[in-house]
Amino acid sequence: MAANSRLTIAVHALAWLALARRQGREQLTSDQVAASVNTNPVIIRRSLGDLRRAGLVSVRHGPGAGWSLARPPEEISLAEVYDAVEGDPVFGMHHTEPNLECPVGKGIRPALGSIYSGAQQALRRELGRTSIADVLRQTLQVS
Amino acid sequence: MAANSRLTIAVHALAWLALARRQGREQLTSDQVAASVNTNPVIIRRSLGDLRRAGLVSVRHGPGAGWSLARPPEEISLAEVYDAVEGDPVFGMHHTEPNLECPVGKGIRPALGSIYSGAQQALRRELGRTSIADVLRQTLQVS
DNA sequence: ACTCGCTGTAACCTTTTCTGTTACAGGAGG
DNA sequence: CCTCCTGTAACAGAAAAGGTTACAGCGAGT
Repeated sequence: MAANSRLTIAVHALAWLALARRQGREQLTSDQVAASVNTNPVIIRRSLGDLRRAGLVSVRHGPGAGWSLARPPEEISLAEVYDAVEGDPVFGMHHTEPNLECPVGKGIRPALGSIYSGAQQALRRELGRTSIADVLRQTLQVS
Repeated sequence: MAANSRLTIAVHALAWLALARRQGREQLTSDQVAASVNTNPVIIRRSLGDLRRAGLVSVRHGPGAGWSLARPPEEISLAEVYDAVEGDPVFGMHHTEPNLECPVGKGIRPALGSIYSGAQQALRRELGRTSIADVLRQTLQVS
């Protein structure tokens, strides 16, 4: 299980916030979100903290506090969520510097860099075609 | 450094094999490839082993043995290399099963599954636009 | 102004994965 | 048969992620 579940956690939390808002509950605490995702509240706070820094959710303190969407769910794309929670690029370079006396070792990193950048952009473009509202609709269709 | 360098290692090895072939050296040992990538020969054998199982390279045993491309470098796309060496999908699901009594927890996994599948296909499609010959050309342009 | 509930974050543990390394059995030309 | 290199198992070390506990800080309501 090398795979990254950060995007999954964040999208799940946002979809749950979107559904709660539709049901009239404007605020949700990290405990409530964690109960749906079935994980520790700190994991949710870390994830929602990334989303807050990206301007996708807002938070209220004090009693009756909690998290809410900063925008309508139709206007939050998965590409934005991806940017907010995903730090490292999909593909990495060599761990150790390649042999610079070899013509391949010398030039391959910039070459791969532009190729990987294009692939990453294609990934983001595809994610950008889906919004949190789309995810919620598909999620509720299943049941 | 969470990022995966497996694709980088494999593409580096293939580009080096392509250049060697152009220079008249048909076979390269894992030691020779490792010298350019600047890593351990076993890492190279593991990576080239994946590529052999995918039919992208062939190997000869005995003295004077080594690896060679099974096809012209123009006909090896990075999408095939990606499939050969990359096991896990880019995005993973929850580590623990979400709460199935919550409507979001119940339906989000199939919904995300189809979205992730589309994103993954977009990534492969973009990688499919580049061949090993393209990588080699761009690599040699740099120097 | 105080209190209480929840956020925000640091610190730490465990598990997993990856690279790197050593060691050795096996296959195939010469 | 002999030699060279492949193929793979086994293991160590490092890095990262999820999970857990603990606690300081903020702010609305009393």
